[in-house]
Amino acid sequence: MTVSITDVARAAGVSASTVSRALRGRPGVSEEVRAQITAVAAQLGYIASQSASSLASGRTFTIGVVVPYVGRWFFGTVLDAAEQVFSAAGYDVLLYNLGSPEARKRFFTKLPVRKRVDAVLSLLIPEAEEAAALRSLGVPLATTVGGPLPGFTVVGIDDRAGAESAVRHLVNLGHRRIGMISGTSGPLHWTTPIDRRQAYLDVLADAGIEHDPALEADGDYTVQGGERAMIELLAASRPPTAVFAQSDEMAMGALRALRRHRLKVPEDVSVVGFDDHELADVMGLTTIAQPVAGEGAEAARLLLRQLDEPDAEPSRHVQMPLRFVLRETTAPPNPRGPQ
Amino acid sequence: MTVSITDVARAAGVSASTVSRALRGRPGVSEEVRAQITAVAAQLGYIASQSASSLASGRTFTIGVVVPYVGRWFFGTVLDAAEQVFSAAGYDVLLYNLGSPEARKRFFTKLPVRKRVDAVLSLLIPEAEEAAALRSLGVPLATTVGGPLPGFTVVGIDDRAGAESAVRHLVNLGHRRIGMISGTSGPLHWTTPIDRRQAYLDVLADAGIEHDPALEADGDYTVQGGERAMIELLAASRPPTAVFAQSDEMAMGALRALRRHRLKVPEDVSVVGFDDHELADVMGLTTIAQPVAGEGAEAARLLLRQLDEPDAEPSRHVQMPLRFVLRETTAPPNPRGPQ
DNA sequence: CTGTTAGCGCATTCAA
DNA sequence: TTGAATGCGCTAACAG
Repeated sequence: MTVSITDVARAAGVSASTVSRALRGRPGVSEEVRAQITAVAAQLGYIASQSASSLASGRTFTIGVVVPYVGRWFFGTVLDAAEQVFSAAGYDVLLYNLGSPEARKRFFTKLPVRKRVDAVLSLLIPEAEEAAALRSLGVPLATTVGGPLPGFTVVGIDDRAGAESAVRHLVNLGHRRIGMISGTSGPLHWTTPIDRRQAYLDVLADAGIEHDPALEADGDYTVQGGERAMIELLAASRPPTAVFAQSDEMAMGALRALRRHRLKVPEDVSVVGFDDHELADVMGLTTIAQPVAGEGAEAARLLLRQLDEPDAEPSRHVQMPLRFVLRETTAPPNPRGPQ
Repeated sequence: MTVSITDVARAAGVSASTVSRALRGRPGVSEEVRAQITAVAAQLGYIASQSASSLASGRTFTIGVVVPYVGRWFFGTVLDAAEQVFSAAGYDVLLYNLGSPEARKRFFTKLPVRKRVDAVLSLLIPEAEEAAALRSLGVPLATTVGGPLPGFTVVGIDDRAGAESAVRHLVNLGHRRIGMISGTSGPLHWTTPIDRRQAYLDVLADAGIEHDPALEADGDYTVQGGERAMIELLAASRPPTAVFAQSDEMAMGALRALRRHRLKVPEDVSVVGFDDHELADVMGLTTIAQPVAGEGAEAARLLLRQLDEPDAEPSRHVQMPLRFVLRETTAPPNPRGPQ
């Protein structure tokens, strides 16, 4: 019932190989024959079987995308952009959502992508063995998170520079007691929280401000965590007049905690985030914007390029530009407030 | 280099067919032989080629998921939950992100999922011809949006009841001038905005409140649209004292417009949304919670069941429960405010 | 430029 | 319970 390549060949009065060549735009077919075959194929509604094609050629025209949590804004946005690039180039996307430890383990032990994909885009930071497992696939690899990783093309941002401009903004406004809500370090290779924290320390030192450990709290990169962290900071003997949250989601949690404490933002406390979450604008959050969709699209493009030119050097590191976005959650410290 | 079924067969001293049967748990293999083969396969790191397997059997163990926009919270959350169910059952997910008209057209004309998937979960409402194209695939179909659709299993909510409880809440608080920010109707089959609007009209009528067309504005289901719509409502000769937004995202846009207009929520204007977006809690938004992840998981489960029992009736309609969530954006009308 | 010949790796008859 | 033969639908190498 389903029309195969031989059906098309018969209807067009040619051989199957000619149909194959014609439809895939390969050379060695006269234009008239190609046109005729194309017409017949369209009329018959012929679509090549992916399985048969990739079994015969080894190519799958499919990209595997590995994500820790699709529902989260950051990952959803990266995935969205990457998928558009892939599908525009004729590639399908196999999605693996590895939120739970079981799913993650299952994926890396069974490696269901084996022989199923031409390349892999990982939005999660692989542990050492996981990275090795991916490399064993023998296909181009890329990621949009974490630092340089052998065998991977990585598209990222300058976490250090971004965090610096955020904290410097607070310093320039006149703040001296500047708190930080950070994310847990997570996997070993995840340099982001470390880099952002280092920038915070550097700017403070540079401004001659002594670092107070009581002004740092862990927000776990979640809204709830950010809220908890802010509450913690407010409980300090001398609470901060400004806070740098390492992500917008934690910053939003902080805003909520402040509102519950009847503290005004930015009059009583300033808050600056990082990422430029889609809702940061609605909440008036001052932040460091990173081109999330751009990162996904760029990683996808680099992967496709490697597929086209297998000779080019396999891995590289691209840094995307950051942008400081001034909104309504930052202001000079309140002179009547607590110092 | 890559180990095939014959390699395993040779190493185990049996035939390829026996390996195939043993590894897939089919009957007709003695337990000792099966155990031995399993061990050898594991040791060799054998993974069956998906292409070869599905070419031979017709089964792909892959589900196609069609999404209008992965980056949006609602779809990302549904996808996340569905993927977990699928992958736990041993199915891979092929993702199609159909945000742009070109991508959508490309998908439905080329139907890349043909012969590639065992079932399709659509998170977008197909037009008539699109639905027909999907049905032509001859595989089980499901969706989590829109009303009943021939050939589809649909998992949804009672939009009418949800919207009613939202508007009734405002009426019970004493509001008489109640505005609504609605979404455009979109595809013909999309009954959601129509149902929610009808509920709004019904509750007003039931409360003896005359409907004022100037109190309705289109918010396009986006934050920006919600903001514009709220501004529009505020420009009315007699602006509303309360607003029902048909989605949380539009409600958030409305909150922003109100803040910019220096109007206090809920003192000056009450706002109630719909969905219970992950950030609704942070913003203190009163809303109607729908179990988004639950819908995705349930749809996935129903699809898998159809795969297991092809005899069961092909399509059905499931309604998931809604929940009214009272937060901080609604209160009785301000007696000193404009009536 | 086109057709013929072989597989790609596996699942599924049919025999044994 | 097992093995040998056959074909899934297509691509690639080789002829012509």
